Amino acid sequence: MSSTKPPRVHAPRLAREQRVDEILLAARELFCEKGYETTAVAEIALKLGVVEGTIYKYFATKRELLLKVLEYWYEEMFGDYARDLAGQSSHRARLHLLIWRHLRSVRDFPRLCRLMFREVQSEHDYRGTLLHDLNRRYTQLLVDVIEAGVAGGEFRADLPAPLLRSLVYGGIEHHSWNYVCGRGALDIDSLAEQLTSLVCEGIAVHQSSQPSTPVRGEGRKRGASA
Amino acid sequence: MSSTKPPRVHAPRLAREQRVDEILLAARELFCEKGYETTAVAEIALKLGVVEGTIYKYFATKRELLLKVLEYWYEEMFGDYARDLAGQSSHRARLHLLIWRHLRSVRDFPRLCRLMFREVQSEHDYRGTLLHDLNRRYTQLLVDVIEAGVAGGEFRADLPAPLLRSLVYGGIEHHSWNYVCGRGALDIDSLAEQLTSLVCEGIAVHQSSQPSTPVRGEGRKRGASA
Amino acid sequence: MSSTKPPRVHAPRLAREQRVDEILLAARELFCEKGYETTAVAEIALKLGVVEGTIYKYFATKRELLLKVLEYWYEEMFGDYARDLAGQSSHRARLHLLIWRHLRSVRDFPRLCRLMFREVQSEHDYRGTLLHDLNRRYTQLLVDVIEAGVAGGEFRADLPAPLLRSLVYGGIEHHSWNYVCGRGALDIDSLAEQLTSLVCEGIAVHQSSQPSTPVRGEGRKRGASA
Amino acid sequence: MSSTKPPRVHAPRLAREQRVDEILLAARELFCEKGYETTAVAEIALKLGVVEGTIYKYFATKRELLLKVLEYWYEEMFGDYARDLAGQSSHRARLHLLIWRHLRSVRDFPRLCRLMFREVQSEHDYRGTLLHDLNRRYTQLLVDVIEAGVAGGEFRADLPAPLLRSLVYGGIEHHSWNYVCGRGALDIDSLAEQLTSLVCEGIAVHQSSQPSTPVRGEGRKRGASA
DNA sequence: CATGAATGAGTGTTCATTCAT
DNA sequence: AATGAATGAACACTCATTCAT
Repeated sequence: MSSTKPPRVHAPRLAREQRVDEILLAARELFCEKGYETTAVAEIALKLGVVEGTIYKYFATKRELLLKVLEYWYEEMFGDYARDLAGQSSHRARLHLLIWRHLRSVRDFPRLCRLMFREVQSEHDYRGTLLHDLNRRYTQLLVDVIEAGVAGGEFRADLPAPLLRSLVYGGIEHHSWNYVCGRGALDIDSLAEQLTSLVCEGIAVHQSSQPSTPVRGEGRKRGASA
Repeated sequence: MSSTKPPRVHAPRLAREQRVDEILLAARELFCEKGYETTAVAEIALKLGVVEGTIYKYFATKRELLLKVLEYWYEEMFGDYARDLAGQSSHRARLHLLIWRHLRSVRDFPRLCRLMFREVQSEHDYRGTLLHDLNRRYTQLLVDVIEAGVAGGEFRADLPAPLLRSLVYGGIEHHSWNYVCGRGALDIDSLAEQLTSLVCEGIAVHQSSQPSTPVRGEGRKRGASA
Repeated sequence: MSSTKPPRVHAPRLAREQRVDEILLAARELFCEKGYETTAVAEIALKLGVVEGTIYKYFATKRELLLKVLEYWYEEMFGDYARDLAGQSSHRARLHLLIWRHLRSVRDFPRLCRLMFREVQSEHDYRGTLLHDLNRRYTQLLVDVIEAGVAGGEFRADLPAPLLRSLVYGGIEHHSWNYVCGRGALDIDSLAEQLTSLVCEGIAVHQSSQPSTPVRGEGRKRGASA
Repeated sequence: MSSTKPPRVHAPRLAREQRVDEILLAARELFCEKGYETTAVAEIALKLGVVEGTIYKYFATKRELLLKVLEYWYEEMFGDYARDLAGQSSHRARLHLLIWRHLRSVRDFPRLCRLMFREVQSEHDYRGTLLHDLNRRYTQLLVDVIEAGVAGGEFRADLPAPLLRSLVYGGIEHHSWNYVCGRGALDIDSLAEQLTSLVCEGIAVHQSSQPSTPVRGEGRKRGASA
């Protein structure tokens, strides 16, 4: 009969920064497990033993939360690239390092990759984001290596660096998709080798080992284009 | 006061197949215009002058409808590949043709590509689909060409064909993403050239140091890429 | 153990028009009882034994529902004004009729008045509404009577009709506010008399019964204005 | 990564009264700019460089804050009415003064009027408020003038003073509504003249048929009314 | 005296899908 | 074969208010 108003139980008071980190972490996990759309803000709150409103104190919108989660991740990824790259003895080795490290990221956080590609990059509000910038700086590393390699005479001149970048990152993405979706494994060492080799040497048999290059002449004729 | 009741005009009864085609067409257009999630089944019905229930007579779920739309598209894409490939004089030319035709598909139906990638391939129910099968057969064409080229001595032995496939299709996907998302254009002729060259000759300067077909003049320019 | 999915129980199927009327009625009642903001769409649905979505089938938004409720009411109010006004023997009598009928509306649907004034007229989206138009046509009736009275020599020339209209409708509104808010009664017969008299004869003692008009001269001097 | 914690700067401790004034001022401004419902307590706090809790130290609820804001305003409005009224030479002049001063208030603080009418007077908790009392004393001024005018023989006997009060204040409210809602201007001098004249002389042509001060030339023109 | 983290209840709106007619 | 009324579950976001520090 006596209707006792349940006493307000507060979650432990945390410093702003701690809370923010907590939320980012919980959100990352849930977004990875269930995807962005399928994760309700309420779930994130529940996971923290907190109330929805609390999350909105720190992140204006669910999407902002997603963006921040990914920014967080990118910042982790940058790590000590500069030093590591400098330590390599050739541009090919540097390229190999970039490929290998990217594969490692994909292997370690496959769902984040998926989020990045599915939920973020395809939306119109992506451009101009801090995240967009981070992404560009990240993939720019590869472009830089290519250009240095060209300058150093290790790579052919006039390479279309942006296309190469797409080839590498897009190729990795495509090839890891099954893994990212939870099927199969990812042998990053062997893949990194193969990729580097493909990109550097190409698939064609070179003249040194075989005389004829009829292929190349043909290529110019433009298959079905024109 | 209360809005006048619209006269009950039954939509003409069409042969089942005709209806199905009608629906697929309308759905394709709307999905392309607005995306899958953002298109309501009601809208598709409206566009046909039909009622929601009618659509569910032919397609069990909205998702099935999406899948069928894409299957239709894939069947279109196969077209007369076999004959066209046979008409090429070298494996390099065949590779170039595949790349060029894929780029053409991307250019002509960017939204369908986007749907394929964003809405379908990443979902768990994709495996085992007819669509999945179609997609595999489609990309298998490239694998076949590679293997034939290897067998014919035109390409290096022991190439990791599946990885190559990912490189090509993933690379194209990645590079066209901006275009697919409505930003920029897509010069498919030049891209096809560059891609074929990159894949065949690689980026490294060859020991033989022969002038080695430089990747044609596009240098730093970027297609629609970010 | 056996989890039986509860069978979907549908509310009785009604013709579109009937449902619309039902909803308008229920909404009117609840808006009147509890006010617009305080009434949840869910409540209206509940009252009809229907689900929220059903209401949104017929009304795009809660606000549209409010507007329609009020339009409905205005259309009732217009009734057979034209004929009734024509039956009056003088313009003063017509004015009295308008005042009396308006008071009757206020008495019968005080909460609707309140809604009209509080929730609708003060919002920016009011202008250009059908409701706005209805309201103008309604109050225009008074302006017409005034002008006819002027033309017929019964009322003074050069009356500021719109101001008069405000005086009458605003005055009634103000005076009925307590009643509208649920306090006290509303003797519409006596009020109509008094109002008509005040508006027609004014408060000043007329010369016919008293010689001096010092008041009027004073008036011109402008109290504290200038 | 996580946003940098803002340095904890305590707002300077002010004397209680000073704080109260500050809050009232900020609240008034925001309520006027954005309306009551649309202004969040947090915004008021922000404007003061203070925290929400602080405001609740001085005002138990948001609504109490609104009420106090309006009380403040009423107290300003009273100003030196008594002296000014006494300075008028006739009751008609006094009436004119009251009307003019009220119009001036409306013109100068339209949003406060709107708040008063929309948010306060229509709520059930209004009765018995200090604000209610202030409002009554304010409008009572007019009743007093009327009664004095009757006693002095300047106005007709047996006037329904409260109805008259409604006529004047309600009429002004109604007529200024567009202005209050941000549309059009308000010519208070001319309006005051017209209103006084209408109230005093009425609209009817008097039997004596004396030239009877026509309501000054404004004819059909409308103030800011709809 | 001031902070500011946390609450918690609330709500309009959307949509794929079902099914009686 | 088609209709179209009805379902029902879901969800992002807001905000006045409380209270431990």
